[in-house]
Amino acid sequence: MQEPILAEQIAKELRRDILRGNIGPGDSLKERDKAAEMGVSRTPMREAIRILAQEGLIQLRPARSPIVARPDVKEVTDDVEVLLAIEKLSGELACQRATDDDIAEIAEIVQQMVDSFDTLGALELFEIDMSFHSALAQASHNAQLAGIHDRFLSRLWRARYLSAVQRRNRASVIEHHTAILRALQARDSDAIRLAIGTHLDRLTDDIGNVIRREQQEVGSDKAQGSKPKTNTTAKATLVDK
Amino acid sequence: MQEPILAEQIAKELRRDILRGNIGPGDSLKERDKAAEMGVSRTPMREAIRILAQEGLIQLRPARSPIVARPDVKEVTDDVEVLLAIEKLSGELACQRATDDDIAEIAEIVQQMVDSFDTLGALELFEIDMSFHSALAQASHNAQLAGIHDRFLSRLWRARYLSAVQRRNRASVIEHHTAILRALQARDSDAIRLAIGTHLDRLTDDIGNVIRREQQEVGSDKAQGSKPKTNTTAKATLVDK
DNA sequence: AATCCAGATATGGTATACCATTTTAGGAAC
DNA sequence: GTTCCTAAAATGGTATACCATATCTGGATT
Repeated sequence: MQEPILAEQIAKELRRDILRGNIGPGDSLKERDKAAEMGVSRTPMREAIRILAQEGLIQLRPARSPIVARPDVKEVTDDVEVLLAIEKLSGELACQRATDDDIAEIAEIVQQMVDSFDTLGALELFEIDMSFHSALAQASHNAQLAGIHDRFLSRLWRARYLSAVQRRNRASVIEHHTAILRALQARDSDAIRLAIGTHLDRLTDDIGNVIRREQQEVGSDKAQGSKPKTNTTAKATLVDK
Repeated sequence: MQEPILAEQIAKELRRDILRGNIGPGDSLKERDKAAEMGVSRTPMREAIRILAQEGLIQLRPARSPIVARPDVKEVTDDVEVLLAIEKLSGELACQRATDDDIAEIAEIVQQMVDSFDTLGALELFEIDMSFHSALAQASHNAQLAGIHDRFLSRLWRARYLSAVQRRNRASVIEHHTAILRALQARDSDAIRLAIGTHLDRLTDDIGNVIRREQQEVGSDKAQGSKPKTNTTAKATLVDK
């Protein structure tokens, strides 16, 4: 029972389901049902929902069931805008403060992506992509910054993932990462801001497209009139004990 | 019950107590006792504590009572570093997107501070200062950005307040605010970044001094050898002026 | 006298019970 | 057939009870 807090595990589980799309935007998360479904009581479930709400994945409504957030284009664009600024600052600070070990670790991640580029699937490659950006934020040696960076990164996880899966040329990601790494190795603040800028700027359009398409689908779904009910997920997820 | 959630009210109350120094860093917040003290049950108190923890005001410890956070110099410096970047981005975006009404509102706040500069106390002036910065973030028309800005602002509330109270020349605040406003009216991104930079840069030192002094006091307390039991500390957490 | 173990106590984590409000559905009135 | 009212069900918010573990206290043993 001394495992890291039940609410945390539940939040992790739910986060996974939401980001992977198992739950889907618009679905309601009735704490009673969800709790029963996962075999826990309402208290930790409630806490987990609050955690996810604060991460932006779930939307709380007064006197209503919380629902999985359906970020609109503007919201996601705004997120990217903030992420860009955060990451540029991270890069700049990393140029000043990163240890040799930090840089080595980041180089390692880049190399890892190069090596496994042809053998791994989109999901795995994407995980590596994420770890690259996290490592960069860590290298800023500003814990607050790294924290907020992680938050926005996870908020954009789904959109970025959907965007990455359908990307035509995945090779450019490696190019960009390499450029960022080079700038860091040279400890050139201006260069790293530039490299990060070009890396993320293109993302804005891609993500915009993905969200727009999703919105469109929802629209047609609604026109269809049939609510998919989506609750088909389910059953004993964790806590088998 | 239609009232804004009990946990929110409790969080607000506690936040006030912490920021005003009524509770003081290092004090433990036993959810049972605190709940009884405020006449509520543990559940919403627990939730309130989580909210404050996530804001950085309270530090959660595994299997231990949460305690009021005692931010060290680096932590606060890091916060300022992030706040600076966030606010610069806010200003830049505001230059692009602020409506005339937005600008008018900000101008109004500046004017308000000018008018009441001699009649209001440090606390009231500081409230106006805060609202100026919040309004600027709002004018960016990026809700995510405004949200995170508020979060860091509130995290720095206490340090900034302590710093502001003891400032020698409060007039410079008005100068800076006016400069920022001018840049916004001219919709000059570069100028506003510069103005915000000079406004906040000086803050770093001031806040650093405040924190350092506080740390020192703690140090001498400890050197005294007598563990204050943390309940007796309720009164002067500096700010006794 | 110092150490260590056992019981007691305190405290956070979890489960359950209760309550207030909102939503919903069914039926009566028009 | 439509509308409106009322009662029941659903659901989030709150309170309380229970449990496990960590801390503390005191006494027995060496």
